[in-house]
Parts: sequence; C-alpha cells; structure tokens
Amino acid sequence: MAEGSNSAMGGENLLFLTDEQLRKGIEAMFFAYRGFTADPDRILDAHGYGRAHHRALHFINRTHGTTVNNLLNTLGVTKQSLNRVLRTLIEDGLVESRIGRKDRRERNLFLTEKGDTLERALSEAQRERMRAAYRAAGPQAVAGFRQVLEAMMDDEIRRQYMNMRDRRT
Amino acid sequence: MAEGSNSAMGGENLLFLTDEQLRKGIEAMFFAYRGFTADPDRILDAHGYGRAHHRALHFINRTHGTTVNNLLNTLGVTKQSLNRVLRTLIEDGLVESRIGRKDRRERNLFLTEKGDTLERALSEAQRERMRAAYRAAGPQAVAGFRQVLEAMMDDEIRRQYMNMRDRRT
DNA sequence: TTGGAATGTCAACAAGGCTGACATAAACTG
DNA sequence: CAGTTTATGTCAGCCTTGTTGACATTCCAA
Repeated sequence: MAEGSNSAMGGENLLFLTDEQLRKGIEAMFFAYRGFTADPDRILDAHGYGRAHHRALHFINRTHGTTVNNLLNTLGVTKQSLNRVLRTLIEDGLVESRIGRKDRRERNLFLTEKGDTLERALSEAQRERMRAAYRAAGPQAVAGFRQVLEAMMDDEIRRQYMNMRDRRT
Repeated sequence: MAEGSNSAMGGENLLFLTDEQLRKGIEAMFFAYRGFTADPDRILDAHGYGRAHHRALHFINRTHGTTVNNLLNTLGVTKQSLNRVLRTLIEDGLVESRIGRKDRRERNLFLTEKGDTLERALSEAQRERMRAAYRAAGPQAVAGFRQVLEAMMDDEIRRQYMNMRDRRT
C-alpha cells in the first residue's frame, strides 16, 4: 500500500492496479459524485424539483428539439418515469412540447425562457464547482480525468456521449 | 463566459475552462457514474438488495468495527434510513452488530463471512470495470482522474476520504 | 442522580425508479 | 384500404431509499 509515492509508474507498469488503488478510485467516485450534485440539489430543492428534473432540463437544453424517445434513451429511464417529470416541467412552463413537423407522432422538446433561466442557474452552480476542481487540478489532470471517465462508460452510452461531446452548441 | 482572461493557470492553456468544456465534464461524470454502478447493481438485484446495501457493506468492510454514527456520517444519510438497510443485512446474516466495549451504547459493525463474500463479489465487479478503465487510460490519466475527483468533493467529505485513503488494511 | 448522547424503532410521507395495461394518433406496409 | 407498428401519454400499483417527528432505552459523565 506504499503508493504515496506514485513515482514514475511508467506505461508498462501494472502494479498501480492493486485492489487498494482501485478501491480508492471507487471511493473517490462515490464522494466526488456527492459534491458534483450538491450545489444544483440545493437550488432544485428551493424550487420543489429533484435531480430528475435537472437531468431533463440539462439534456433538453443540450439538444434542442430532441424527442421524448431520444431523451428516454439518453437518461436511461422508462417513459412513465420521464413523463412524470416532463409533465410538471411543461405545466410549470419550463419546457415546451411541440408536435413534430416531419413525424407528427413525435414531440420536440424545447426550454422556454423560464426553463432556460433555471437550467442556467443549475448548470452554473455545477460548472462553478467543476471549474474550481479543474483549476485546482490543472489541465493535464483534467485530460486524464476525462479519459478515465470515458473509459468507464458502457459502450452504448459512450457512443451517445461522444456524439454529444463533439457537437457544437 | 469571458474567463479566458485568467492567466493564473499557467499560460499555455487558457481555453480549456470554457463553459463547453465544463459541460462535457459534467456529462462525462453523469454517464460514467452510470457505468460505475451498473455491474454491482446487477448482482445486488439478484440478491434483492439495492445500492444502499452495497454502500453499507463497502464501508463496513473498509473500516471494520465502525460505529453506526460513523457510518451515518460517511454515507450522508439519516440513521432511520441506514437502520432499515442495516437491519436487513443483520437479519440476513451479512453483518454482525456487537455492543461496543469501551462505550456500550455504541454498536460496532462487522461483516460476517457471508457478508464478506457478497462484498467481494460486488467490489470485484466494480473493480473490474475500474481496472479496465485505468488500463485503457494509463497511469498518468489515473493520477489526473483522482486529482480532479478529490478537488470536486466537499471539504468535510474530502477530509473523511483522505483519512480512509491513507489508512492501511 | 440526572442530563444528554448514542442508538433503535415506529409511523408517515415523498421522490423517482419500475412493470403492466390500455388509448390515441400517425406512419408504414402489404 | 386494412392491419401493424411506432411514439407518446396515462392510470394504477409496487419498490427502494431518502426524509421528519416522536419516543424508548441504555448508559456515560458531570
């Protein structure tokens, strides 16, 4: 467990993959995720929303006009579960659902100005923490951070992420 | 927005803290966490347990003989919530709760052999994915990964994590 | 001896997952 | 055109896991 000095664990070195090292990574993920969600959670709470609303707002903002089915796949929940959240967001005037032009069975989802405002507040809080963490760790660490996270995703999800990642807007 | 003007972060890279970059990091966290929990979730499901059980098993294993209060703080839930999970684990013979020797109000928690077996299965599944991700990303990326995660934690939590991180066992 | 801390338990509630069943409209297909 | 499939919405009911509040027990410490 003398890994305090992770000195030159060169490329071929496999020793850094001890169970201890891995466990520490696991715990780091667990605790960091708590921090990651803490700030938006406070804002959501004040509005009577939960994390599920945040996720919906985030991805609707990210891909304007996305369909319900699309969002379902991205979020990895059932339509019933998403619908519950979506309904309140639409009722509260944060999200607009327009009938699809090409395929009128589909619903295209957009943030209203009000929805955009909340989304900004949420993501700004989250980005602020991210920003601080990135600054503290430095550019090289950030690159590594992203590499490991991407390698940790399920293949199917990674594909979705990559699409989104490389899109502009 | 106009945060490129921050020159405190070592000249060569001023652009990497754009909102876009940060958003990508946020999404990476979200999707990676899904992968992170996917494998143990399958095992838990087969046993009729949930993530809360996993967390309890993990930290009881990590700090043998920890008290309920201790565990409460680590997990960040209420005693009632933990108690429900703990009760089933004790009833099912995965966890043993011994009255404290020094302070007899306290309960010291231990995994039984059965509990240890399940914990191993769960953490092995999780470590396996971590291992693959670490291998794919390489040692330097792993170091960066950990740095960013640690920087993302709440201060209070980071202290707990550091203690645990540096402990041997 | 008494106050307070640590723990456990009961009850009630909410969010947000899930499944299953069913309805509707639109699109596709033979 | 008739029948099937697809996209969405909705109702009902269940589960896990989080929350509060109230209250009992045990027992350390002042």
